[in-house]
Amino acid sequence: MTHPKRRGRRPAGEDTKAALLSAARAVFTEQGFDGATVRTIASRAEVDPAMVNHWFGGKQGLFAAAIQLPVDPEQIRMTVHNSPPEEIAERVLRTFISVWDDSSGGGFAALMRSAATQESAAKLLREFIATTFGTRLRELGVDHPDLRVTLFGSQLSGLGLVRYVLRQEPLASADVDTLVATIGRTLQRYLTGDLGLGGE
Amino acid sequence: MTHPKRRGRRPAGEDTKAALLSAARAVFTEQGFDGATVRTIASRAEVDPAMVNHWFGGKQGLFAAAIQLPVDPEQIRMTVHNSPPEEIAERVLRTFISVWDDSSGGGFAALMRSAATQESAAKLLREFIATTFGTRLRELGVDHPDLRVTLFGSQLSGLGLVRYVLRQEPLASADVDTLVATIGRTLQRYLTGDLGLGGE
DNA sequence: GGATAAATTCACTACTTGTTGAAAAGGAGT
DNA sequence: ACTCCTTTTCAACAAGTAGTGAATTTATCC
Repeated sequence: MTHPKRRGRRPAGEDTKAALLSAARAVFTEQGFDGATVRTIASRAEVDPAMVNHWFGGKQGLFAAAIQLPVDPEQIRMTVHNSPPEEIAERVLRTFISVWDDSSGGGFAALMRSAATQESAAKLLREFIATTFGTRLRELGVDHPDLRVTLFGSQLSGLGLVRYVLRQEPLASADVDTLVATIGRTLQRYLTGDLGLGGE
Repeated sequence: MTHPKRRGRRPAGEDTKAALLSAARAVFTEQGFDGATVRTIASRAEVDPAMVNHWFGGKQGLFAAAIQLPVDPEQIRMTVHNSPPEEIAERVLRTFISVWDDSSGGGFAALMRSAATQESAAKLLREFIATTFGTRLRELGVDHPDLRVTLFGSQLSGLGLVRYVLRQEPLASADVDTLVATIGRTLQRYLTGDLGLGGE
């Protein structure tokens, strides 16, 4: 054993880029952006920290690559825009659940933990939701459109929090139909139902 | 001008301890425990970083002093236990709102941001909610008590998220009665209402 | 097989963090 | 006025951070 670790190009097949990505998803999910260190990620990927710079240009680039949202904003916008009013909630909820359930590495948790510190992602998300749903609701002519959007957002983000971040049972493993029956009904009321406010 | 800053004991009245506490609440709330740095807090308090050690024994001590929860768990437990079933949601919601609205420095945001990384606080909170509400619901003999508790938690934490962390209008400034009318109704349905699940 | 390019390691820089200890400054008590 | 003692500042440390660049090893192409 002359060297602690073999230098130079490794035999093909050991895809360090993929290993880094996988480790990054795990660590970012657990620790958030600031909490995660390049060294920790590299060590979990059994790879040199410098590889992060080599492959992704730095910590920020690795983060961007690791947390690529499995969401196509345009698709959601279309869903909201083209659904009949009374089905918007169910369709969006089903999309929400299938997207984040599939995102194997707990992408939502990562998003939450990073949004708390990064703030920029949260702002984008916020504005996206506000405009997408806001315009549609105004189009439909319901009362208190802005309040409805934030109510909708509160229940949806709360679901994400409990299901994906806290992983609290039985909600964490509840099947889609159960969620649609319970939370979907709430969401639909927030969008187009009777809010229960006296005036008007 | 012989010295950049005057050394030594300051004239009485400039309570640096209080200044530090106030700055600490603000910065911890905005950045969370890890994100906040002693230097930032000290600088906002216009005070030397070393004062944190002098007065609070370190960053951890300052945190403990700054974040004292304005919640009395026993009080909530009593509310849940002694309320007639159909009023639990409204009472808990009103308590929740008044407690966290009063907590001037955004205590909920600090709790969330720290809970995301610290995890121990989250676990405690989770178990507290699960047992308190779980036992009461089982006592009442409703179906799916555990699911109901998590649904309840999802809407309540979502409200906290949007109102206190993201501060999204108009929900962030909505008055108590509006919240009771909209979200309270949801919460009550989750606790004792019809969940909409086929079976039973 | 020899040249080239890619992949990896390592030593290093520059910076930030929390914390420490000594020195300085001024009030308080006698 | 003289001594304490508290408060404050400053400089520095040890540990940890991300990122850089040269050196080195290996695959791949001609």
